[in-house]
Amino acid sequence: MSEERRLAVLRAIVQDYVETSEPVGSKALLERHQLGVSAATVRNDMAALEEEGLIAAPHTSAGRVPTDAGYRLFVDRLSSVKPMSAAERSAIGQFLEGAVDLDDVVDRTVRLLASLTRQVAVMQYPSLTRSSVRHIEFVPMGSTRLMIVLIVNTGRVEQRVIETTHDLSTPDGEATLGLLRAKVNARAVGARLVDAADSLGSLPEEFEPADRDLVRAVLRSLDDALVEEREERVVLAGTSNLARVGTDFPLTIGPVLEALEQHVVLLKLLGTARETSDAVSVRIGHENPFAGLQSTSVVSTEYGHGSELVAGLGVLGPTRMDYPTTMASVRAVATYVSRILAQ
Amino acid sequence: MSEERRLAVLRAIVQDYVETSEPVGSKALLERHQLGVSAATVRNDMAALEEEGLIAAPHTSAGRVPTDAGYRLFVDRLSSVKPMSAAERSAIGQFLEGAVDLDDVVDRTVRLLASLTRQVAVMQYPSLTRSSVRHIEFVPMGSTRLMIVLIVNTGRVEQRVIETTHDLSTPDGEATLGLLRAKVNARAVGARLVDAADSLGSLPEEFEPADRDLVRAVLRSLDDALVEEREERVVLAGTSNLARVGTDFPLTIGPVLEALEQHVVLLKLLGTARETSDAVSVRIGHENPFAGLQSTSVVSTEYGHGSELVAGLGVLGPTRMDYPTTMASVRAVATYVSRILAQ
DNA sequence: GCTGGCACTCATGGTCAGCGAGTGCCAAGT
DNA sequence: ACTTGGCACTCGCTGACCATGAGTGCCAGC
Repeated sequence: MSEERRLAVLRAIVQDYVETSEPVGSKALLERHQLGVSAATVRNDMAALEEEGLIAAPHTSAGRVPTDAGYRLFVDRLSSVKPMSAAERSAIGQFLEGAVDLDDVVDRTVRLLASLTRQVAVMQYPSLTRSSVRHIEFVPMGSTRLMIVLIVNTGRVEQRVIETTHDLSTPDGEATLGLLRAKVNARAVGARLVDAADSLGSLPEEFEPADRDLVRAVLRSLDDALVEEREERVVLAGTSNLARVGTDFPLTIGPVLEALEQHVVLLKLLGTARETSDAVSVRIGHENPFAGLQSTSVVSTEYGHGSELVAGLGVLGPTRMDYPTTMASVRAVATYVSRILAQ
Repeated sequence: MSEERRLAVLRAIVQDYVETSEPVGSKALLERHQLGVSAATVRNDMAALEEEGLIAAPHTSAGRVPTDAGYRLFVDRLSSVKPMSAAERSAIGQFLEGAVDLDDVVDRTVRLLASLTRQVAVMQYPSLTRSSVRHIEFVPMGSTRLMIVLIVNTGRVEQRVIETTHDLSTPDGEATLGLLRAKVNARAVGARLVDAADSLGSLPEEFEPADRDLVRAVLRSLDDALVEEREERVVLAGTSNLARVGTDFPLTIGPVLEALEQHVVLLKLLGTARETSDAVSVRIGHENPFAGLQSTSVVSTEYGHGSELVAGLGVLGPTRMDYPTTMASVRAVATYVSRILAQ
């Protein structure tokens, strides 16, 4: 009973099951693959694979279905990422090129990924732990209100409005504001979001005592914005694809939709993905730490330009998934979106 | 056969069916409501109601189910918006008070609405047809790139980056930029988004011929941003509630999810809602112009501060829906979010 | 115009038998 | 030591059949 053939059988089972979504028996397997052995031999191999926990039978007289462990082995050793055709690649590139701003890039990317894989696509907004301050602007609104605008080098903008005790419409107020704008930008521009707040700490002391309250209030709000902007957002598309799999298979769709609504969960999914060393990470069924996602798999990767990897994106679908093509799509989209973001 | 009693029967049918989600027969009706007549009489009334197209029987020997027309009559004449308790109202208010910025307000509002109604909540971002320019800022990035930031009076921010032929880091460039900033703001601030572009049309002529190309490029991009920002966005929450109704009733969830992904469809839903005169608009089943939403109802209303109604929000659920309470929730949430937005 | 009664319809749920895909195992072949 | 053909067995699936009962429509009487 050669080890090699047993794995070939497993590969064949995975491929057939993914295609037909029905438990695959020894006979059906022989028809669709040239294994060069008889049905009885395949049955013996299957028994062994079942013993190892790689496949399982839904009931006594049915074919076999891969277990999570079976898929894992398949992904790790029995398949390679299926390369995409030149036409597909260029279609991806062209579609993403058309984006006009960051929101649009993200929006197009998830939609594209969802339609390529026909599954649920998830994309984290470019994470800003590594991103830096591009500019900070102060805009007076009426005499006692001030809008603070934070512009980040990824193109994102965050704004805050505060009430002030100073009247900023006086020449005096405008001068203070101009000074503040200059000093704040001189210190913060170029600094990473995480560091920017620290570098501004001693700023109030450089101002007249009378202005220090104002400066402190501004810094407090700016600090808030810096933290807020680091807060990570996530976007998704293709949820209707869940309905399609729902008809194929009794995957209970409710818990999955719930999980998808909890963006924290999604962020964790994409986040832990990045801890793995592989380019494209795959988490299968129970490897997934979240109840409700135990019969789904997540294929994800990181994207971003150059050495600064910024965030994660990926797709979520049933464990019965075409891993090679899905992985190829995820990888290709990540590559292209990284290129676009590098501008 | 009194008209009045027939309507009472219809009301009872709607109420029971909403509660039990099973076709309701004459006998069951008698048990749960004091109609003061016998089962046979109710049957006669039911036959009449069926004749009028207000109820229908799924099959010969089953109870009756309201038709879309039946729900319509119920909503129009047989029910009143159920007032919410003081506790509920204050909970709504408190939850929304906690929001830190516009995104957060919208986010909290949809989530709240979804959990109150246990249905899918939809909310349009504050529409900007009536909103105006608060400030326009130009930020040089390196020597040949310029970021244009548009700040709108609802707190939204839109940004664009353009390449320039001018070197803006020279004193000369900075002077031009300063002049441009002053002139653009002088003309555009306070103007409605729709009008702002027009008011800037003649601006290039006020500059040196050498600078006009730059000015024109900036205006083109700004124009783009003004249009872009008018483009309406929509946010939703509670999609997992669809799964719950899916188990109750063979509402095919797929087409609904698809419709929900097409934000244009949702915008139209909320948009046409505003054309009706009622405070809370209800569109039932086939009254809905979109395939895939023919077995769902949409309860929506407008929100916004004062006389300036800004946008729509609402919920989407199965036609078999508790209209009075849903309408109450939608109305209450709209009231509170309007109050919050008025700051 | 309401009511009780009655015959009729039909979806639902349970039982039962036949079918067939698929298995496990064994004895024989290479 | 594997592989193979054969064979008995398991068990889910399908369709037929039947009993049940909720619900209806209609009619004659009040």
